[in-house]
Amino acid sequence: MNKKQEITADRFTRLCKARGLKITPQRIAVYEALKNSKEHPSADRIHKQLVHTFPSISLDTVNRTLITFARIGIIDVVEGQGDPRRFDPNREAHHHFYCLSCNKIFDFHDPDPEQIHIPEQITQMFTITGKRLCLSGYCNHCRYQAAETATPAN
Amino acid sequence: MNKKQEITADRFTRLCKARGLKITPQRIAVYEALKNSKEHPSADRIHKQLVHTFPSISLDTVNRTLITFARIGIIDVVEGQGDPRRFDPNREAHHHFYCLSCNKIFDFHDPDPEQIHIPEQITQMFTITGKRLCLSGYCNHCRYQAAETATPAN
DNA sequence: TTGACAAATACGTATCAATCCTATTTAATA
DNA sequence: TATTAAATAGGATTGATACGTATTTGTCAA
Repeated sequence: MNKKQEITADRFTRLCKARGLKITPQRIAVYEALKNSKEHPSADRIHKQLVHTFPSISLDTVNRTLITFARIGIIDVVEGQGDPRRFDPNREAHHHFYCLSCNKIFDFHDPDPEQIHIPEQITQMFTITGKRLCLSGYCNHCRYQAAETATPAN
Repeated sequence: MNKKQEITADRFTRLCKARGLKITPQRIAVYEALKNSKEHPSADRIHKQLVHTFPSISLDTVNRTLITFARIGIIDVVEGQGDPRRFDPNREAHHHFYCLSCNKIFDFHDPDPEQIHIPEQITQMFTITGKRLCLSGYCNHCRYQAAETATPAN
């Protein structure tokens, strides 16, 4: 169903070294934690999780590491609406649905991102590294409550 | 080129009243400032701009007002990558290119959002209120620098 | 295997965004 | 014009992220 673009430990090592990054226990732990996560977590969430098995790891390191990984392209930063930065280990082309109520992000694959037409004006003017359909609204769990909550003012 | 879905002052008033919102000088100022902006600004940016002509307006009010407007659907929150929340007065269906270097957001219209196929599984499972193609990468101005900057580690 | 060094980490601190609290003001309405 | 609920200002708080720095640690070459 969700055959992710798995990056093996070996490939992880090679990708890091190719970019001059040292292989540290922290980096391995952060990458593994993200890879095994299904919820597009924030740095803080990953840190909270890792601290159980890696008590000395600092939030700063987790955050820096994730940003570094995103920069060298082994993970992605996902689009949000002003909430804490979140990450995605799945670099296979896919799309997102973002729930405005619970902030969960759901993946889907159809349509094929390759097939989506981008005007030449855009492809010429920009170097495009990410292409994704971003849907927003209310997930099945939230949509009924949302109707009630979307009431008064302020 | 960019024929926005203009909301007249009159329509603005009606939309607010329909949702039980009072028409205050602050709300008018915030809405006008956003409508005249071309840069998908943050609350802070709008506030900094308004303070010149409306010295007593508070950041809290600007922020609250923008969020309120988004909730009643007269403006949009735009997707970002962990940066401060930003807003878009243009509710006409359109797409975004996000520059990872300078964080500018560029609009484009092709392809027609109505024509993009979303799997039924998704349309059934969620109430979709926003649909947008999100491109990211480097804008014309940044892409050459980016190649140089994307160097070492950390 | 070890020594040297640049890179990475931990952690305290600083900064900035966003929200909350509450006294005061104000738009709407009758 | 008086009433009232809603909205505002502005200070305080919280939370996310980045920074500064002393220390530790991979890496690589001798």
